[in-house]
Amino acid sequence: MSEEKRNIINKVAEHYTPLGDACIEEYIKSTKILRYDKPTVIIKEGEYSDKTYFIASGAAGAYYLKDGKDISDWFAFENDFISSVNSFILDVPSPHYVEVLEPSVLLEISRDEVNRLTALFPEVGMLGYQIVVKVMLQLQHRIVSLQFETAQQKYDNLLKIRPDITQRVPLTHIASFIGITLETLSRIRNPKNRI
Amino acid sequence: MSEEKRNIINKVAEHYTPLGDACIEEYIKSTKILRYDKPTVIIKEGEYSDKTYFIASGAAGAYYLKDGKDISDWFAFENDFISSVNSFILDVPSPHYVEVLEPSVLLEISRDEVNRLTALFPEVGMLGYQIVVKVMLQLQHRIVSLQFETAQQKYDNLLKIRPDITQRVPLTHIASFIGITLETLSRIRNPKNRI
DNA sequence: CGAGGCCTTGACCGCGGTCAATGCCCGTGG
DNA sequence: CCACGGGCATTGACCGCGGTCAAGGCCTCG
Repeated sequence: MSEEKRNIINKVAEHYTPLGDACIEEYIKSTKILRYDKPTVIIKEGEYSDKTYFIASGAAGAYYLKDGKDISDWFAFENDFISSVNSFILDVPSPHYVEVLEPSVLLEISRDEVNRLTALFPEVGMLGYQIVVKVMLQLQHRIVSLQFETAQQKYDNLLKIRPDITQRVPLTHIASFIGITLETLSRIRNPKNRI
Repeated sequence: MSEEKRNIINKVAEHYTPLGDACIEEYIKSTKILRYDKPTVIIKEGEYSDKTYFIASGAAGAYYLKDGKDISDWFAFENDFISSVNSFILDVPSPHYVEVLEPSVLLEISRDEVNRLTALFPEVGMLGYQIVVKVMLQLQHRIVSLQFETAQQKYDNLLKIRPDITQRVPLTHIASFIGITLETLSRIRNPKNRI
């Protein structure tokens, strides 16, 4: 049982930063496994959430409401972390909904536990730093994409990074994620409209 | 002389995270004060830069070349940090130029010194984390701005955050920063064109 | 079979980009 | 001191990408 947790945490260490044995033991005590077998909203807009989730398998997304429409802000897949960033970091009500999109296994940890582990193990500080840096670099790319790419290029580039995304995420979410309308995305995907 | 450094570092502590006395003493040893009396490029595209600068006074900007045009990616003012993020964090050639825009006083620290201090003082780890988080949150806002705001709104909102920016930064840079052309910015600023 | 999601297709149009000319300000040299 | 040149900003004419609105197709599930 806690063997499963250990495996998941090893994946964290592998994908981010090495964790000492003692650290892994404590990490196991600090976390909880969550399983979802179908799409489920796990954080609602307006709620406080002091949790962060590591996706052992599956996929999740964060979106917010803008003029009554869902705008996707983030997708995360196996070996990514996801949370309602604002709520987790700033302790404010979440502007986002966070939703599991596929059958998924998540490893949940709370802000308090992160702080506890950080005080005990410097690796955990490094882990937090790396997660934020990774997000920052992705945001940087998205800004360039939003500023300069045509709808077609944005879609093509997304497919380059995540070829399987169209199988895993509804087109509506993909469209709002890259900052175009569903209609435009639809035209782009129709080969007849390609030059 | 090192009194001046101490004052600057106190400002860092004040604006980010408290630093212990021992930490401040080491910090003083690790840094260097730079003064510029006129606009100066301090990092060029393609160079490696393992330095980060705290702006004690003045202003600076980071921009990159896109199809022969300067695109501003970042502005920083007193009490902000600036660096060529990619080069500093990932140790790759800088895609950005970094330029001091006004007479400025900067406090320079290298990646090696940051690492040295981080190993000695957990506060420094926290400082790094907070800097990256702050950047991340700003990038998040810019994405929303780029995706949904009209040119007019982008400009108005920038002015709300930094009313003095038009006095401190050329309009060309401001335009590219908010993702519009100089021509559009010019029309927006012309009261005749307002509704 | 019918209803409701999700996606596609069509017609229209407006924001803001591009290109090009002109204006304005300031520093430099004759 | 004035004239010239270059950088920065303004203004005008034009037009295309992609947004909006609306209708219709196509699953899946009760």
